[in-house]
Amino acid sequence: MASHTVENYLKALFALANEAGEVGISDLSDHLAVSKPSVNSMAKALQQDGFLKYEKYKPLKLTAKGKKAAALVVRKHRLTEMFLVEQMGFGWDEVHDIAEQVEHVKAPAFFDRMDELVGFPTVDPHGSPIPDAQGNVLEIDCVKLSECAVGEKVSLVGLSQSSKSLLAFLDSHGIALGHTFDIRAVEPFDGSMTVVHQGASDQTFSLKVCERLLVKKEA
Amino acid sequence: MASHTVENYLKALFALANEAGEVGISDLSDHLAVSKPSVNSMAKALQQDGFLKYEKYKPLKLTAKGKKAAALVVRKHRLTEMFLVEQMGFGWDEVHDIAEQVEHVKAPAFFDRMDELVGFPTVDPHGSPIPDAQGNVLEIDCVKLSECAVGEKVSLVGLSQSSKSLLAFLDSHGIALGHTFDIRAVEPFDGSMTVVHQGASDQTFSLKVCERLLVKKEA
DNA sequence: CTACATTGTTAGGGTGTCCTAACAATCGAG
DNA sequence: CTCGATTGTTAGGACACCCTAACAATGTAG
Repeated sequence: MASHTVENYLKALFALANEAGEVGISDLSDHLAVSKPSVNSMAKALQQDGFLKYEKYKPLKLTAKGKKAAALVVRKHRLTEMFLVEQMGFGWDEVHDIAEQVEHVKAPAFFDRMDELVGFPTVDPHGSPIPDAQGNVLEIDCVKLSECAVGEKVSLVGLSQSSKSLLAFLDSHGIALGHTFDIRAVEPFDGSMTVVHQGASDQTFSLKVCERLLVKKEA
Repeated sequence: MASHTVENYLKALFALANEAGEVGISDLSDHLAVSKPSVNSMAKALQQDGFLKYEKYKPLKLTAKGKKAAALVVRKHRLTEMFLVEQMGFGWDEVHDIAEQVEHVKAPAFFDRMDELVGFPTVDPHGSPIPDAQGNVLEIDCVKLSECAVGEKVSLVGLSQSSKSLLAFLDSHGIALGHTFDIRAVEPFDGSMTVVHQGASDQTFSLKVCERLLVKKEA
C-alpha cells in the first residue's frame, strides 16, 4: 500500500492532470505546499514504483497503474464526503477537510460499507464523480455556466475546484446541486450573468463564480 | 498534535499501565512490535515532550499530560468502535482493526458527531469505558468471572484484552454484553467454571476464558 | 554472593520525507 | 537570437522513526 504521502502526491497529480492537462514539478510543488526539490525526488521515487513516467525537464505523466491508484484514493475521499453529509449530517462545506484525513484509512471494508450506506452514489456532495472500485471515472456531461448563452435553461450538476469560500457563497445564496437557472443576460464587459434561480429569484453572478459552476443544459 | 506513532506509543503505555501497573521498555517493545532501542529513544523523546517521566533503568510513567493525551486517543478509538457497530453495522469482532486506523484522524468534529450519533455512550462494544472529552476515565465496578464463587449470579459488563479469537468464541457461544450467568460449579483442578447462561443453557468455561470476562455481581 | 537470564543502553546505520542554496535548462519577449 | 524569468535539478543536510550488534545494569536461583 502507498504511504499517506504517496497517496497525496497521486491525488494531486490526478486532480492537476484533470484540470490543467500538463503537470509540471512547480504545479505539484504549489498544490502540495512542498518545495520543488522534494517534488523532484518524489517524482523519481514514484517512477521507480511505476506510478509515474518521468523524464528530466518533461511534464509528469501518471501511468495506468498511477491513474488507478490515484482514482482509488479519490474514491475513498469522495465516498467519505458523501457519507459525512448523508449519514453524519455535516454540511457540504465541512466535509473536505475531514475526508482529507479519513481517505488515508486502509480498510476496504470501511469504505465499502460507506458506499452501501449511502446507496452507491456516482457523485459526491459537490457533484464530482466518484470513481468505481476498479478506478474507472465516469465522465459527467457538463459545461461551465460561463460558457452558456442567454436564453438557455440549465441545472447545476457540479463545481470545479470547490473551495470553502465558494461553498459558503452558494449556501448564502441558497444554491444547491440540481437547482435550475434560466440565463437572462450576460454582461459583455465583465462576463457576469443574470439568471433566474429555481424559476423564482433573479440573481447576478460574477464571471469567477460562473466559471466554477458546472451545469447541464436542460431538454 | 502528536504523530500517528506517538499516539500509538501513548495508547500502549496507557493500556499496559492499566493491566500491569509497571511498564518496562520490553513490555512496550513487545506490545508495539518495535525493537527495544527504538522504544528507548522514543521514551526519551516522549519525556522531552512532557508525556513521560523516564529515568534510566526505571519503569516508564505517563505524566498527567501523557495520561490525558493517551486517554483522548483511547476515546477516539472506542467512539469509533461504537460508531462502527451501532451506525455502520459491523460486528464487534471486526471493529478493532478499523478503529486502529480511524483513531488517528485529526478532526474533533468528526468524533464529536460520532459521539452524538451513538448517544454519548460510556462504554465501547467490548464493555471498555470511553474516556470523556477531558480525558477522564470512569472506572467500571467489575471483577473477573474467575474471581467469583459458586452460587453467585453475575452479568457480563466487559472483557479484558479482548482479541478476535475471544470475540469469536463468545459469538459462537451466543454470549453478549449484559448476559447473566449463575455460577454452578468451579473445578478446583483447572479452575474451569460451569454456569447457567441467561437462565437457560449450561456452559463450561476454561479458566483462560473466565479471566477475560469482567462481570458485575447482581443484587 | 556469584552467575546467568533478563532488561536496558549505546553506537552506528538505514529509509522516507522534508528543506535551502546554488546551478542548469527551457521558454518567451524583445 | 539573446536575455531574463521561470522551471527544474543537484548537492547537502535535517528530522522522525526504524533496525542490529555489542555492551551494561539489574535481579534472581542456586
